[in-house]
Formats: sequence, C-alpha cells, structure tokens
Amino acid sequence: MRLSKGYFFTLREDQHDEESASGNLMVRAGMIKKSSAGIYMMLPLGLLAKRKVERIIREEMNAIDSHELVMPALIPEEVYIESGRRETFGNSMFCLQDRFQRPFVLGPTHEELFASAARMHIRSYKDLPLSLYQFQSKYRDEPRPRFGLIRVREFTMKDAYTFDRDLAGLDVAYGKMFQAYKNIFDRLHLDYVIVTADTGVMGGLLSEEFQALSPIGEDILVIDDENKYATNIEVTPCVLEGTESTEEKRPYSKVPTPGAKTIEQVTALFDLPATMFVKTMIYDVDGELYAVCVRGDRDVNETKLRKLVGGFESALATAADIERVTGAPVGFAGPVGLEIPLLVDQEISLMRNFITGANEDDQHLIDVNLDDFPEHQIADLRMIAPGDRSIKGGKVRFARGIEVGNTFKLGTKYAEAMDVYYTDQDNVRRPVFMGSYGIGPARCLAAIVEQNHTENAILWPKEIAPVEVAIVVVNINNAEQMQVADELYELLTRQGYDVMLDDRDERAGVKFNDMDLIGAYARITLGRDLKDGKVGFKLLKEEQEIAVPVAEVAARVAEIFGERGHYRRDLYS
RNA sequence: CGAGGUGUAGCGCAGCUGGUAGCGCGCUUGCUUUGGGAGCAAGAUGUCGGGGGUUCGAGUCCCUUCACCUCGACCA
Repeated sequence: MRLSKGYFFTLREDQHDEESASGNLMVRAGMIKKSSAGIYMMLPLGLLAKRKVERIIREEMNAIDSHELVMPALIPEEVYIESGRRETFGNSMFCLQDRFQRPFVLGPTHEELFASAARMHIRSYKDLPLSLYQFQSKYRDEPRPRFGLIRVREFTMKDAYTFDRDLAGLDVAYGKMFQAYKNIFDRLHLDYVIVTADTGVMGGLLSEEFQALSPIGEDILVIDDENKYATNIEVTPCVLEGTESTEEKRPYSKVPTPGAKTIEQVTALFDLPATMFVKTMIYDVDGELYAVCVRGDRDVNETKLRKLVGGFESALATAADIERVTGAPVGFAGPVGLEIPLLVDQEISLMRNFITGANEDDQHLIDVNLDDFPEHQIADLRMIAPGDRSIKGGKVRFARGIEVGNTFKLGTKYAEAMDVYYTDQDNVRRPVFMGSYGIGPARCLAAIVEQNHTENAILWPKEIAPVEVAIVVVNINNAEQMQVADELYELLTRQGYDVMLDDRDERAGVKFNDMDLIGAYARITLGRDLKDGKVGFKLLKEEQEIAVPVAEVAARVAEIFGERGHYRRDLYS
C-alpha cells in the first residue's frame, strides 16, 4: 500500500481507555479502535495482520481434511433451548426479536448448528468421520470486557467440529486437531502451555486449553515442571498431604470475638496461624444454599463445588441468605448446627481442635472437631496453592495465561440432544461422537503483541507482520528517491511480498517511528546513500542498518522471507 | 451485579470559593528545515456526555440519566 493514498494514522500517546500494552500499541499503530465496550473496529492494518493469522489456521485446518463453511450468526433462540444451553449461557447471550417478536440470539458458539449440519449429511457409518470448520463472528455479553482484543463481546472465532462413530474415532480426530493446534501456535511464535481445563458450558469428556503465557492473563495455570503436567487452576485436584493430627480431641466451647469477621481479624485476635481455623462459606448454586468449609488460609474452588453438587451457576450467598441460614451476620458462620448441606474440604479431616464461627454474632467456637457436625460430605474443594504437590508428585508453580485456543471432547451429548445418529455395520442406530475446537485469531494477535513489544514498537514474528517490507522515502521532493522507491515497490509487490511505501510528506524521523510502531519487519530507506546507488536496509529487531546496492535489494528480501516470485492470490481468499 | 473513579477541541489533559473556555500534541496556511516524532509566524476547531433544577448568571452547585475506566464478582 502507498501511504499517501491509504487510510493510515498513528497516535503518539497512550489511550485513556486502553489499559493493556497490546491494546494501546494496536490502537496507536492504527490497527484497531474501540467502538464501544468490548467491541472494536478492525482497521486496514489490523485486518491484514488478522488475516495472516487466519491464513495459518486455514492452512492447518485444510491439511487435516477439515472443510470450511460459514454458519449464520443470527440464530433462533429455540436452537439453544433444544440443546439445553439457553439456560447455561444465561445472561451472556445477546438476545433480540424479529418484527413478529420471534426471539433470536447472536450465536456465542455453534455446536448446535454444526450438529444440525452434520445431521443433514450423516446417515451411515460410511459418512464418518467428518470435520468442519468456520470463521464466524461470535457474540458474548461479557460482564467485563477488557485488555483490548483479549476479552471482547464481538469477535471472530475459528471453530471446528469433528464427528465420529465412536470414542476411538473421536480420540483419533481429537489427536489430529490437537497436533494442528500445536502447529498453529508454533507458527504464531507464541510462548504457550497446554492445560487441562473445565468443560464448563460445553459439557463433555475433556477440555484442554492452549494458554499464551502473559502476566495479564486471566487464567491461572498450575504447572508441575518435573512431570510436564499443567492444569487450569479451576480443575486442579489437590493431593491430601500430611497425616492426621494426634492431638487429643477436646469438647468445643464458645468464646466472644467482638467484631472479628474476617480470618485476618480472627487470627490476630487469637494470635494463632490461619491454619488453625476453618472458615465456612455459604454459596448459592442454582438457587440452593450450601456451606463449604476450608482451612482458614485456603480459598474455595467454585468449579469443584459446582461439579460436586451438579450445578451450573454459583456465587457467594447474599448477606440476607447468610443471616437466614446461620442466624448470625456475615463473618460468623460455622459448621456446628447448620441445617443446610455441609461440604467439607478433605484437608480438614486431618485437623483437630480447630476454630470456627459460632453462627452467633461476635462469637467463635474453639476446639471443634469433625464429630461435632456429623452430617457432612468430605471432598476436594479448595484451590491448590503454589508449592503444593500435584497429583503427579512434583511441586507446582503458578503462571498466568491468555486462552488462545481450546479443544473439547464432547462425546455424544449434542448428538443426543440434537438427534445426530448414524447406522453402523450391524444396522444399529448410534449417536455420533463430537469434538469442538476453537481459536480466537484476534486474541492471538493481542497475545503475540503482549509477548513481543517494546514501549514504541510491535515486534511481529515474520509470518504475522502485516508489513514485511517498508520502503521509506526520506525526501519525497527528491525525484530520484521517489523513482527508485516506486520501482522497488512495484518489483517487491509483484514478487508477492507485503510492501508498504511511505511516500508521505513527513520528516524521516516521523516515518521511522511509525514503521517501528506498526512493526514493519524490514525497512528500506531511500536517502543519502542513493547517490552511490545504495539504500539503507534494516530489520526492526536489529540495531544496525546496512547499505545495500539497489540491484541486490530483491535478493536480500528473498533471503529473509523466502522466494515468492508470484502474487499470492490465495492470501486473502 | 457490588465498591470506587472519569466524561471539557481529533488525542492527552488543566479549569480554585459560580462571573463570557484554556494548555500540549495533532490540524490549516506561509517561510525555513530535511536520516529518528523539526523551527518561526499566522490561523481554524467546543451542543463542557444527555436531561432537569438552584441562581441575575452553571464546565463549576443539586437531582437524574447515559457512556467509559479501575478493583471485585462472573465467564469459554
């Protein structure tokens, strides 16, 4: 593109409403602009970069015989009612009505429509396996959009779906997709780890997430380096370490603890470590109240709680509910005498003579033991902590990740709900085994920028850089500079490289800074050396610029990006 | 949804106890300059987020509403 004819602008200062490095750099580089909370305009330069990500994904999908199609984004609500997911998505679905007040939704993910597409095609075992994918806008009414393109309400997703005869077939399809995903994220030069995760609203047998490592990542990854085992904290099982206390059990008694509502306050009051306390949290899971006990220094893992009681939505109970079931203000709940289901973290089974709330204002109980509240269920309910043992045996550390892709083994859940069956060799009707696989290309872009930037430059990897070669004309009033620049621009463009010609009437410094900001991978400068037949040649990631004879420019570009020698007509198809 | 914060020129911001709206960058024109966000000069640009109220008078005080941001909750 010739900048003098293009839609191109950059900003010098960070934007007030962009908090992340990637969001700010991409807005300053003129790639994207926020339109409203979590909804972005994709400007020409951003679109070029996003299409490069999509191209890599497309190549890897096609290589494993997945077939591209496009589903509608606007879908009758009843499609999701049929599968049972209207309720599980709840408020995160955008809803609207047509002119006859028929309810529609904007699709948050497309298992249902793909299942119905599969149903149209699949009759016999001979029609399987099958793999389909699309790039399509997804709509999710996130409670809190943030971090530029990382958490948004409207975004393109590449979602793929596989259909197989049985679990063994699904395992094969899943394995192929998994390898394709590794290829994709390797080609995107992302620093990532793969973790097992919660199946959440998807349901199914297995979920694995591809997590780009970043301090601003919203997921906590639990990593056992020794055993190469990594999980999302929401599903990380805890190992029961240590042995039961041998202390003699004492009968419990009540002590006044005026105003001590939090573990910090109570530990200060007793001058004892938090490990001597058991805290009791009241949760609301799908409208039912549960009391959950964990050691004073631990946090409840709500995913484990939901799984244990078979619920979908959980939240801390309201103050009113807590007062109603405990008979005390928030901060004094305890297990003794509670009449709602009582779930106790396994760790507490090792403790004796612990301190709990008394279900009475300004009172706690000391010397409490499990026998004092016999009606309870013991389970793994807490969040794992750094330094704990993983189930594989090593000590775990925490890292933060941006979820750039995920893969689900769904099993037959959707096939049964959406009536996707086939006839096998023995003439028996069987449900199809599905898999579902997502990648957010724009979130990948943001993750790449988070991992590869300086204060004033996006350091794109070679395969993603929207501009491979920037040709900077130092003085556009110099006829020779302009002529050689035009010739180089024509030549390199014809050979299939992504070239930007900076022929704006700006000072050289402005152009250099802009080319750095947008992350032009290589830069050719037409300036003072042209009288000797040379141009300046510099890679963004290298300090030194070298002088290269004009005649050798094409060869040097080919050396860096590889021979092309033709238009890549497939690039944006 | 809970707590807090911000809305003033294209962008970033100032504007005190109410008294006719300002700075930097950007933009326009001219001259100079021309390899790392140039200099000088002259200009243009505002329903002060919206609505209502108090007042002789509101960017400023009050009520209300909307948008955006931060932390939390939640989420694939």
